[in-house]
Amino acid sequence: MSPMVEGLFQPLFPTSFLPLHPPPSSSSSPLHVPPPLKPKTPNNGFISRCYKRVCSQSLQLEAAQYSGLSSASISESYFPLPDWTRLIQFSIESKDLLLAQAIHGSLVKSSCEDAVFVDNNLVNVYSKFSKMADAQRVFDGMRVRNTVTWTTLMKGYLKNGDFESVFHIGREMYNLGEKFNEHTCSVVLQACKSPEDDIYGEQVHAFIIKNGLEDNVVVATSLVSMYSRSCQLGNAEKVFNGITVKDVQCINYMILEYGKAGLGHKAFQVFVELLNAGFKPNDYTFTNAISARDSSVGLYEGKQLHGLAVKYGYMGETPLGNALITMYGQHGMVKEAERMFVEMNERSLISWSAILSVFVKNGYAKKALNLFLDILENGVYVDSGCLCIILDGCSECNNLESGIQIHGLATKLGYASDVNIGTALIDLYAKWGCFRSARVVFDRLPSKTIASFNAILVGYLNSNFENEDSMVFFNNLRFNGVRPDSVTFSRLLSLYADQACLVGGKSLHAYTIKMGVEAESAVGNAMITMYAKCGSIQDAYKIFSTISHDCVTWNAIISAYSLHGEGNKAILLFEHMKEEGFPPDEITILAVLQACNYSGLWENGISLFNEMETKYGIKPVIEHFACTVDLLGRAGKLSKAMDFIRKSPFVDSPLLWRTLVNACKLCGDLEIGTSASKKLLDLAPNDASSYILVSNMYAEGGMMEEAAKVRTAMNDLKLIKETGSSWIEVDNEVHFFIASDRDHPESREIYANLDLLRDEINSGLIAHSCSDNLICKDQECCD
DNA sequence: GTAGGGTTAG
Repeated sequence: MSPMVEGLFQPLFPTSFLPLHPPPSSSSSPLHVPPPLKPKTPNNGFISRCYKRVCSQSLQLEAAQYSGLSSASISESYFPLPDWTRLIQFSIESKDLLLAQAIHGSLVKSSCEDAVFVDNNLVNVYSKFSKMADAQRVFDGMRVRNTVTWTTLMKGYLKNGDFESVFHIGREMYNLGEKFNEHTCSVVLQACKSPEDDIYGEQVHAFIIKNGLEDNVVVATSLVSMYSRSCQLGNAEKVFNGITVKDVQCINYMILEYGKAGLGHKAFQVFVELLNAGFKPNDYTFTNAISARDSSVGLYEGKQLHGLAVKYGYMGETPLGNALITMYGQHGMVKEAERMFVEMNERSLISWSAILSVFVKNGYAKKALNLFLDILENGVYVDSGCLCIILDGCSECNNLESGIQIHGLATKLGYASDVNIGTALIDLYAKWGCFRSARVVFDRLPSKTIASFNAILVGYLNSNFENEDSMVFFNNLRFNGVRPDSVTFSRLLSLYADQACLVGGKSLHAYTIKMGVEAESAVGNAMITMYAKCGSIQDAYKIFSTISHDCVTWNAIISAYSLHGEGNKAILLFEHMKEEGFPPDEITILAVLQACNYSGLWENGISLFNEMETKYGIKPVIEHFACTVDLLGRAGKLSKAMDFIRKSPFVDSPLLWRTLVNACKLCGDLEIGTSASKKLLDLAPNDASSYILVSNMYAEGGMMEEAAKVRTAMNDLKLIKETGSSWIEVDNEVHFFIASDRDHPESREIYANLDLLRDEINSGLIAHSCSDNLICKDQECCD
């Protein structure tokens, strides 16, 4: 018999009186002389109160059998063994720890001989109540243990998230030569949570095969789960396909894993096979299948599953409703998602979170915020997941103020060190210009994930002056064992691109190859832009030609050629893009417009702008208008540009007028320039850069008096323009500079070289060089 | 005899 659990029943059973092991049977042992079962009322002690509770509930039959026990017989005698088990089981079912403890106390007193079986039950009961110290104490005190004892204890640690203990016990069990069975295997497999545990998982799999357990559907399901967790879906599939007698639960599991892996079509296929094999899907089957989607399994399949779930009568199940809300939300069907939510019988916090998420992801972040306030006012408990969603909502609609309040709420609710909340906060602060706050949250996070690193990178991207730091930061990340993912690389590549840091970009390129992420679309697309912005259009094209293309890839390469002033190639690529069946989006159009602009192809630009809506169904936004104004302006069509602005829906936007003034400055047209300047300063009276622009326009046109007047007006308003800066990387060192900067020790040589370059450009010595004969062979520029 | 494989949001 196990020792007494410390801290319990001290008044009743002082531990000092308790033998570590049951005393040898004596003539007086009640085991040999069972007390007579005469109907008597139990006393009013603690045990009998528990006993009464048992009587009053599901164990009435057994209770009747013992209803005659006196208080003395309860405390000093015994229940026949099966009934101890029933009592312990009952305490688990009724979630009654006190009852379990009382039974334990009573067992200690009764000193049963058949200890293993009863003690296994005690280990189980304490494990189930997450009292692992007590479970371990019972375990430690057992003289004899069997496979069930070990497995039960492991299961307890597993349920309490202590996977290391599971492995530790497993090793000890193995070293002692204790037999593993199918239960043991299943428990160890469940403890394999990270890829580092693969070795244990594989050892157990080998054991399973050796002992012919692979056809056990429970063991096989655990294997499927283990392999899925360690990203070995192929192995999971193999195990699943090898199960000769499948059941619905293992099929549900495979559907779930396919869904998690983003293989919705396979999940759907398994679902169809299940129906064809004559299985009756349960509510889990539907929940899993509806949650499993990918690009090839769309709304149609989702609706079919929804219809079938109605037919099978599972619509009352909350998780299924939650899955449907999310499914409709992911297809942008917000009304349908709302209908699912409204029609639910019962809503869990997940249901609220799901509908909040639908709103946030479909552009209704403000609606989500209002709903969230309702949730709080109604006293619904919110968890960290729900707070994350609403923080994303704040980020989505640039509502920093609410975000700060929710930060406060999260702290108050004890989620200050929650990594997901922290990441959502970093994202919010970094995106909306509070880099310092983002950094504070980041630094205070006790454990960081790659997502938190990726979120803080956005902060670095948004604040140029921190760029130098970000490289140090990235090295810290690399050397602190955090594995960068494709998001990390795409953001870092953008960072190098913005800094025009080719050396850094190249080393990052090498690193992506080493990590095997170079072919991922986000990485490849960012790489194209990095090479283009760092001056190497050849490398940009090389990347383009080796990766698979999506719309973003095309946009990246078109922008790359546009940036390099190769408008004709950009237009040609645009044609290729359409030929390959990629419909352009608004970024594509903008990139091509810019390409036309930089290459002086204003007529192509205008016709593209005119057919944006009619031919491609894309409504022009302000950036398209601004680009077109620039296009006309740089082509010297200033009155056309002015006319264009006046007819546009953005006639009162300073951006368009500023663009026109700049064009007037370049062309030296002070007449239109003056009228455009007037409009600009009316619309943006507090913007220093507008005054500078207008003043420069006059100065360059020789109207020094007007230029001075504008400067004075600006000074009177006490407007200060932030100095623009740029930088160049030479030999791994970044040099910052501003206009007319003479601080650099070699500034004399730098300016001399600049003059030389200027002369060469003017004399046409630096000719246009075509970098790429592949796409450009028919173009005049390459002739 | 006692111990075994899930569900939805982020």
